[in-house]
Amino acid sequence: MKLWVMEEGCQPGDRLPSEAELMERFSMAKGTIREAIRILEAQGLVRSRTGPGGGVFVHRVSEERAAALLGNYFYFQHLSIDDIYQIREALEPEMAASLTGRLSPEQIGQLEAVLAGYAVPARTAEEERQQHVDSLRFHALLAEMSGNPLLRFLIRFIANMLSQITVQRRLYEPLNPELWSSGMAYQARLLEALQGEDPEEVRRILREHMANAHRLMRLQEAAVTPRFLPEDQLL
Amino acid sequence: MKLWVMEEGCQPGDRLPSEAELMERFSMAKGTIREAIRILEAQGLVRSRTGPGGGVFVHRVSEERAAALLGNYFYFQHLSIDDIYQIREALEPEMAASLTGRLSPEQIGQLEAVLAGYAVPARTAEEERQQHVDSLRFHALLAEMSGNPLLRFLIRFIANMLSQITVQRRLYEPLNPELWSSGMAYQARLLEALQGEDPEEVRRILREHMANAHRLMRLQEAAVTPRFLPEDQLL
DNA sequence: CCCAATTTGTTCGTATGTATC
DNA sequence: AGATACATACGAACAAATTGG
Repeated sequence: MKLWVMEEGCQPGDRLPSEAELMERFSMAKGTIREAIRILEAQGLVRSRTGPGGGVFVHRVSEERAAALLGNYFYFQHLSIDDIYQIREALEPEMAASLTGRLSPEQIGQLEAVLAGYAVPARTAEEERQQHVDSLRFHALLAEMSGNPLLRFLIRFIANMLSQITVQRRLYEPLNPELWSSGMAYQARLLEALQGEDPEEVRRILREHMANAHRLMRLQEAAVTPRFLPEDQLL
Repeated sequence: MKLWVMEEGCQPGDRLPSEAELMERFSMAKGTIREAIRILEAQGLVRSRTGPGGGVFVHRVSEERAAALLGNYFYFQHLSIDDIYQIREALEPEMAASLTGRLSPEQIGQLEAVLAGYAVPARTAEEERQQHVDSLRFHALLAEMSGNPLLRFLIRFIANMLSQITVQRRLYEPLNPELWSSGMAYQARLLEALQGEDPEEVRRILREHMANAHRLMRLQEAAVTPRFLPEDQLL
């Protein structure tokens, strides 16, 4: 079926033949056809709807699904904080530098809005957890503004993973307010520098920021085992 | 089913209940159960075998499958050579530097063996294509030696993608022997430096190497659209 | 608001293929 | 070589969801 769809040159939104037609075309029973459709659906390549005008439709794989499927792989690998931050330290400064002086006022506004969410020092562990997740959202948002789809995916994937880890393994305990606030200060300086014209300055700030966050996270926990999402959240 | 497996604390190799038992446990018909199994199988989380002693088994997602599933996502994104090399330039020097002075004699030998495969200048386009693929294998092999599973996966995934692209879009034409040989020279210097003790030297060599390869590839082609693998190769 | 048509979703019973003992 | 225990496939019927009249 996948081959047939590609030969046909189908685009996202195009409808595949109905189950009945597929049964004829491939000379197979309904159950078999449906299993094949499920396989494609699990990969995020098609979606199916019931009712008239319904059917199976070619679908561009969403970032969420791609991330979830890749997350399944790392569920079985043992990633340490060091592993993750080795990548962040390499990628994030590069991404930010490439955005220097290229952000629109609206984009700057969006970033400022996220920053404002954790301007006040956290008093409870719950607040601090939320602030850490927000601070990862800052990076995800920045990545979204990058023109590079590969870079964008990688940074958002890694940020999501860290976010899950932080919540599930309670890495936000014990409280460490002065270190988190220093992280926020980095992001504020970064936002300033992004509106300037010096990519090297941006790179340096983010490099320091990452090194700082790395040191902090390493103190909280060494080993890390992410969980994969249940099926309903994966849809 | 996924939830049940996790609650049960199943490990790779563990057997799930037979279809008949699953039908009972979830009060569903065979067809429905089988569709569910197909979904898990497509994600690479289980494998099923026929015959006595057969059944459905928990399986660690393989790197190949994870890469293929992620490749589906980028099939719909338009990645340029610039996009890919922005990542390579950030990641590869970092990876190599972290390996400085940590490679065993056997590992050095393996890398030398790959290098030897393209010691002679290519005379035909076919030879040059093969050399380029081999040179990407050098990077994949190096990544395999990294202790960081995330870094390893990313570099190998990107190398595979580039390899596919080079073959499918014939980026190895027209012939450019002097530039390819300079690439080989970089790798030889790199191998030397890796046995030393100076990570900065390693980093610098690889950074130059990437910049050089980037410039070359950009000349060959700007836009890039990878293909995803047919189902049988994905298994 | 309901009815009818269309399409996927689910069930049951049965038969076949395949690997192990 | 044959029995057994599995997954795999088929076919007919019914249920649920969605759309348009």
